Amino acid sequence: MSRKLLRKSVPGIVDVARQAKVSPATVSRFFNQPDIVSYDARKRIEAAVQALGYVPNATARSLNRGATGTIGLIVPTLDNAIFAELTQAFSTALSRNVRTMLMAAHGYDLAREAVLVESLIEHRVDALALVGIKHEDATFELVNRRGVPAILVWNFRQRQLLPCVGVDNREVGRLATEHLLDLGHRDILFLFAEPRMNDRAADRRMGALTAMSERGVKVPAERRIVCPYDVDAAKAIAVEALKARNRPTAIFSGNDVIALGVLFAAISLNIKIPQELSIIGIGDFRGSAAVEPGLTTVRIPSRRIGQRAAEILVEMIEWPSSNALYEERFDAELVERGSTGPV
Amino acid sequence: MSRKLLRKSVPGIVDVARQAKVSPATVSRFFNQPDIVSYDARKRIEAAVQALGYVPNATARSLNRGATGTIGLIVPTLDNAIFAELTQAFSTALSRNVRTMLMAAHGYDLAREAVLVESLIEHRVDALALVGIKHEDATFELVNRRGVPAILVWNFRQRQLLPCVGVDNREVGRLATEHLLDLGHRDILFLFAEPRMNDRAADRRMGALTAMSERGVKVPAERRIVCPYDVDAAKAIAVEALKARNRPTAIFSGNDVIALGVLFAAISLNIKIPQELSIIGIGDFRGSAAVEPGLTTVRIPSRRIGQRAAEILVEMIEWPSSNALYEERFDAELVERGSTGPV
DNA sequence: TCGCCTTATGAAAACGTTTGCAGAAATATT
DNA sequence: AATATTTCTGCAAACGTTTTCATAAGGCGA
Repeated sequence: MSRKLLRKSVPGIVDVARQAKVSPATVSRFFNQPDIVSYDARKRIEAAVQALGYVPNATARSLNRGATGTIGLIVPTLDNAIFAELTQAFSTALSRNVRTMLMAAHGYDLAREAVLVESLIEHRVDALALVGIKHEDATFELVNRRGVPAILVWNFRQRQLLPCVGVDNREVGRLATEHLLDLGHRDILFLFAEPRMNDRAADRRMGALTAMSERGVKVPAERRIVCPYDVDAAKAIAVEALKARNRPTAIFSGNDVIALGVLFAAISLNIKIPQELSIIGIGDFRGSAAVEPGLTTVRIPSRRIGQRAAEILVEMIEWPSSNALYEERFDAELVERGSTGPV
Repeated sequence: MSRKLLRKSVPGIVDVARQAKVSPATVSRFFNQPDIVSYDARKRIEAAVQALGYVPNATARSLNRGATGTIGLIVPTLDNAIFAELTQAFSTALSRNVRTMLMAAHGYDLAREAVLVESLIEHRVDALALVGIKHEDATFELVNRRGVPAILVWNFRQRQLLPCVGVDNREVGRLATEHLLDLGHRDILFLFAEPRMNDRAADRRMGALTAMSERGVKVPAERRIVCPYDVDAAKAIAVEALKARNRPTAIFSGNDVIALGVLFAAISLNIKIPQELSIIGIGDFRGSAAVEPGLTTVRIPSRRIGQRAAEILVEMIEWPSSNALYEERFDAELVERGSTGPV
């Protein structure tokens, strides 16, 4: 009761209307189609808005219009630089289209992701982007049932349940591996990321191992290590592996963060790169070019992916009729720098 | 018209009510205070919700309750790792308190920040966090006028217009500089970040220069360079500076990103660290410990800042009466690693 | 001067919840 | 058995917009 009364502080459209001596409807039109309201009224409304410090209430508008102007993005983590460029590009593209980003991170836990999806749907996001291809059934079901425009970003595969834009991470894994093979490496240590809740990691792993077996090179179990996405952890693991008597001639790293860890490990052990050890990463993050020696890696066009995903979602919102199942595959590209060399 | 009719697809609380043979009010109570609705009704509602795939409409609830359960965070950039840990900690702390984060980036443009603030207020965020102390007048005025709980994070100073939690970046700059001075360095190159829209950078700069002058060491103009927050750019600038005939004995870097660039520059020029060149950064980002040699830096407890900021905002929302002007200063701490040494 | 467009406005009904109030049913108290 | 309490439920009025529909006022040609 008292709370209800107290919070009468923020001015609403009717306050503006009263002060400007027009009806609420006219004030509404002032904001949405200014050209159809008379010059006089416009001036008075403008003044009233200024005087009262009126800011339109988007929740009320959403309720009426059935659209909130917000778009959800759920990423595995914010901690790392991994999704930074994607997020930034996504967000920028959105605000170009007068929309706001509602963001959340699930910490590589797909059950938690399902919860976040529900929470975003509660907030009535107009559309939704999810990182990766694999998600809980509950997630897909919820999205489908509600008919929320949604898109899978980052990893690409055809004929998914939802539109999809990204790179094919099996290709990415293959590309990196074949580069090492082409350089003559046969004893390669693979540092994969935990594949369970991470289809990108799983696909890279599959691509890598497929490439190996196609060339008839066996990869013993002790050459496949699961490694966290963390420079320090990767460094520790690499140090351990490199101190062993039978050291590999090359290390494949599930992404650039791991690769950096490996690089530093090698340097700390005085192992010459690339003469004594080749290192390849995946991602081409900011800074991967600057390291010494420069990191050979597979570039993933994250900005373009983020931007395109945003654009597609906006299209899906604005032309809901078009049943086009957007599928856009971007090409990853080998970027050869100083960290790899012939065996 | 037809649009209005078409979108009747999503079930609302009244649909659930009808199916469960109760009133909408009871369904509402089912969600908000389940204990006061009878077992029978509960079961029927549960079934109906399941069958219809009902998801509560947060915008409608917000309109009624006057609170959205969302909290805004505006950062300068997402691109870099700089604010990653802050954001992650902030977001985690929020979801522990059943709230969602609405995030935006202004790209170090305070005018754009003001626009974003207005947009977040339109979306009726229950509270707002801004990075840094300095903001447009319009920003402060808007926030004050609306009475939105808000907090300044990251940089700390007493008696601000708003609550404030962070580290004193003048101290940070001083700490880094004094470390170099204590090691005997006198010819130090300062790579500051652009201070204009960035009070953190400005404060670090001031702290650094104050420390120098207090020790009676002059810093000629050509030893103060403005440098972007970007590894590659920093590396390029450092290479240039280090190739000159009169090379400094130490380099102060506005943050760890810049410091990494400098480090790689030195390595690429075969300059021994720390024997021939000391390098210090600021921030202690993920990975700064792993580089070879390890980066000496000033640690900023970003996770703690992010978490605490979120907690304070929640308190401010829940006890609006308490006029306590929260001020929490965290201590930065010198972390000595291998990149600095005596001159 | 009369009707006919055009332009500008207002009244009122949504949009999907929550919640104060009041009443009905069930249970406890005497 | 009558009354007092508790427990549960429904009605209806908000919350702050947008939008349809109707109408009033003004401009125009005849």
